[in-house]
Amino acid sequence: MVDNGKDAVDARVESARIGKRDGEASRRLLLAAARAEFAAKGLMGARVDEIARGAGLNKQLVYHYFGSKDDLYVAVLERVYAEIREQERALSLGDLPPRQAMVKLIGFSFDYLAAHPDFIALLNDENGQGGRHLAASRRMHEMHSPLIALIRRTLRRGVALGAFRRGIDALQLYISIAGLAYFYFSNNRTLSAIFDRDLGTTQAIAARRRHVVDFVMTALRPGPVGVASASRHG
Amino acid sequence: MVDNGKDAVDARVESARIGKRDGEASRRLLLAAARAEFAAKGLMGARVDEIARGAGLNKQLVYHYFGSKDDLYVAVLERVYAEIREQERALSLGDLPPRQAMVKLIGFSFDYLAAHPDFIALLNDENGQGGRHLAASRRMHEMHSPLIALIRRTLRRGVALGAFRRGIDALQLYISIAGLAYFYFSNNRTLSAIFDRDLGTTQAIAARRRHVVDFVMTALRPGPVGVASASRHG
Amino acid sequence: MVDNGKDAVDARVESARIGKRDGEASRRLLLAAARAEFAAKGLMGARVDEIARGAGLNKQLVYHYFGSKDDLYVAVLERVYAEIREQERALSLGDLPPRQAMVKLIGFSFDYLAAHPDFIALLNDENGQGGRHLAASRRMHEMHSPLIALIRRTLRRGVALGAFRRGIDALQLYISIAGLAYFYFSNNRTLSAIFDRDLGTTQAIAARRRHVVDFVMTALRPGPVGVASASRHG
Amino acid sequence: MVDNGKDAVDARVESARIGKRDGEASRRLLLAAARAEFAAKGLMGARVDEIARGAGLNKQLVYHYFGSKDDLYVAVLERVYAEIREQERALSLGDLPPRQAMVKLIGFSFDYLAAHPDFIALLNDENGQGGRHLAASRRMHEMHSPLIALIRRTLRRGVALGAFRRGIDALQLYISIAGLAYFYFSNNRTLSAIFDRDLGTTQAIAARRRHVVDFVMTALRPGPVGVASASRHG
DNA sequence: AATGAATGAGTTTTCATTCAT
DNA sequence: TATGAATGAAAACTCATTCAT
Repeated sequence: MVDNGKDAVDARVESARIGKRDGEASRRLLLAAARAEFAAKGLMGARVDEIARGAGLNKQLVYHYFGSKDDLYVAVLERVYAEIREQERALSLGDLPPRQAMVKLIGFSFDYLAAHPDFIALLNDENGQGGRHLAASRRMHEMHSPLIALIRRTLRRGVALGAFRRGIDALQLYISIAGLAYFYFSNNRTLSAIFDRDLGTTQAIAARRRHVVDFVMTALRPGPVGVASASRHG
Repeated sequence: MVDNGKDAVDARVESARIGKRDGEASRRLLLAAARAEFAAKGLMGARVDEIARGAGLNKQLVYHYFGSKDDLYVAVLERVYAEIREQERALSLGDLPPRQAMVKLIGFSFDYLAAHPDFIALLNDENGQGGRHLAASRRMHEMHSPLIALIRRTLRRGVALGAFRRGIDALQLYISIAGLAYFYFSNNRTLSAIFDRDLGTTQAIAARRRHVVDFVMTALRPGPVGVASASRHG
Repeated sequence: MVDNGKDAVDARVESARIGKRDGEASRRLLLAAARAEFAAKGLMGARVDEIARGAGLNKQLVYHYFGSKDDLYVAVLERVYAEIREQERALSLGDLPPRQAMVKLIGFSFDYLAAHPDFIALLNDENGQGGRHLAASRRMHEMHSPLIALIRRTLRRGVALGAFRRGIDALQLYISIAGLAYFYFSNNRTLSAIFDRDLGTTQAIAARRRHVVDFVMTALRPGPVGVASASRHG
Repeated sequence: MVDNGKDAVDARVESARIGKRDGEASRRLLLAAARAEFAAKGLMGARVDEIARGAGLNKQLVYHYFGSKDDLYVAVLERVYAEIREQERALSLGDLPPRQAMVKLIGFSFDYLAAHPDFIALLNDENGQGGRHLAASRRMHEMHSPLIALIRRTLRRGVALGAFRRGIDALQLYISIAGLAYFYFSNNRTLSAIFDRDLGTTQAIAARRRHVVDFVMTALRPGPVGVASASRHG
């Protein structure tokens, strides 16, 4: 029930303005309502009735526009991935010096997750289902993020300038950057419960952000002598 | 449906051997079956019928012994947390030199998650529900892991010996170590789908393990010059 | 399963005639079937399945239209009270001489109960539950029978004419009139069993009716000398 | 849960005193608990588990001692009727002058119902089931209350003395006396709801008692001229 | 005499989906 | 395009009763 309001209202207002039945607006309304419902309750917990009500429309229209609850779920996942991809595209890290570019990327990843609990909730749910909807979705493969390429280039630039150490894999780094923020948010409730500390406050989140940026940047730093390989630790 | 076999069968065999009805054995059987079912399908997706069948018992005993599906779920969560706590206790990091201790801890965290997909699935599901079951469980607070204290001590020892840099918060470090492994496993399917690469193979997991150990150990390394604060990056 | 036939069939026939789906008709059918089932078996003994079958509809519509078994029960109670209130309104006792008016009222009360075993059964069941459904129903308070006022006026008129004795409370009288008939019908089975006599035959009922009218009218008669207070008896 | 305490405790204490397992005490405990449970929830609403718990005994003993839930219900009904019969026997109305005897009988009937809500609840429930348990119980027929004979004799004595009018049927009178009190108590909740007045207070009950005694005694009074037949009313 | 374990057969309720207009 | 009516299939949960000790 978070921030799908804007889209929904826009659609409705637009529909009213045109003064005729507007299928596209209904689609958007349903998609926004579905996103909120699926994020809040998961695929199994979500109720088609509730989605229709959230959109202010009839339940039958879900089937009219999307075919089934599952298909609607896939549509929501695709939408949500499309959004983050758009944002990532707008980062233009290529224009910045390597370390600055990296700090910006880490910050963006963290802030995006902080601002989009829906995204996390939907991903978690989908992973809980074995990722079968994403696997089925042809469009996901096409979407294959160009971010990895960007990270690879940035790493190379940094290594050349002596800003980063050698031997860091771009995909591993991406997963690490994401994981350091993602886990904090996705497991916020259980971590809070276990450690009896509220990790959801603004301060706690800000502290975590500092830690993550610091942690990654330190891990990328070139060492006094090379200490890159795990086999040497211990 | 993973590895609840041993306990379950033991209980049953024992029960048969004694030749009398054994409520405790039934409890264990149900708990094991529930764990597998909840991990595989989540709280909402799990079927009480299926749990009973998995335990080779009838459905009503779930209610007899646990009261409700929800209570059974809480029992499973408590069980699963108790198990990891036990293992953590057995680590005895205090006896090792700081860097060795840290490598051992990172390795253990990674390997435990690699070996217990059930644990991840259950946590994810519980977080999807807002952590309400754990929050309700009194026993969780008591279980408050002494691991943080251990990490704190290890960090101090390392700093004193010049092995680790200063200013690392033990809780943040714990979350980072966990997150670097957890995210890889919990989102394995969607990551595989997005990047069109199978991250579930033995090799991929081994590569990830190396990266994580290396990443953390490097991040802990004391720098040539102090670079601890995030504000200095860029 | 008594006499809900007419309404139900009418609704269904009408529905068929119009040739479209008629939610209102379905509601009526369910209400009629529920009334019969609840009267026959009580709230706890009634089966939602049976009600649906009795209405020729499927079970889920009970929930669609009424929300729950309990709510349906309340709807039936309200319906049944509304019916008797309507009939009472049509009595127009105000136009008759006091004694005639009273005889008519007694007769009506008796005959209504004789003709509506459902009503008695439903009331008994509701009282067995502590009257909680009626207490919860706001509409009951509003329905507060204007009959008491009518009885009060009739009593006054009778006293003024020397037809009735003084000091009779209208509410007490109403309860007495109702009780003399109600107990006979509500406990007909146990009374018959205890006294080994069939009190359900037409003759037995007619005899009871005569007794009741006679009994009440005699009790209202003005005495040769005032003998109104209980303390003087004996 | 009303006043079965004394019996229950007595039984238990007695059992302890003898210092051995006492089947008879268990029977009594179960019967008392069953009575409370059946009165509170009716046959269908009552739970065998609850009865056993109420008696502080194992559920299986219900079956051991009574065979089935239904049979236990019959046993409770018989017990309850036996109790009222005993009390009635102790009235010894034959020794009093007719009007005094009648007042005493009316008072007793009223007070007994006022003091035994369990009795009313059980009767109501049994009537709701069509009286099938009482009909099946042979012992009921034998118990056929000698009260009717007593009333008949009292009426005759009164008529002879000019204290009562002629033509009153003893059975009808008994039903009337019972009904005037019974209805007030059995329907207390719904009457209170409908008339928006609490008829359960001590004052309200006392007022009702006065009305009933007065009402019946007036109805029995010999008239100035005969007004016995209903056909003459109006 | 007494008990905990176990079960078969229901019961209410839910929900995605389709039908008729 | 839009909607209210209707349904099949399944879900959690209940409960009287029997079994084994």
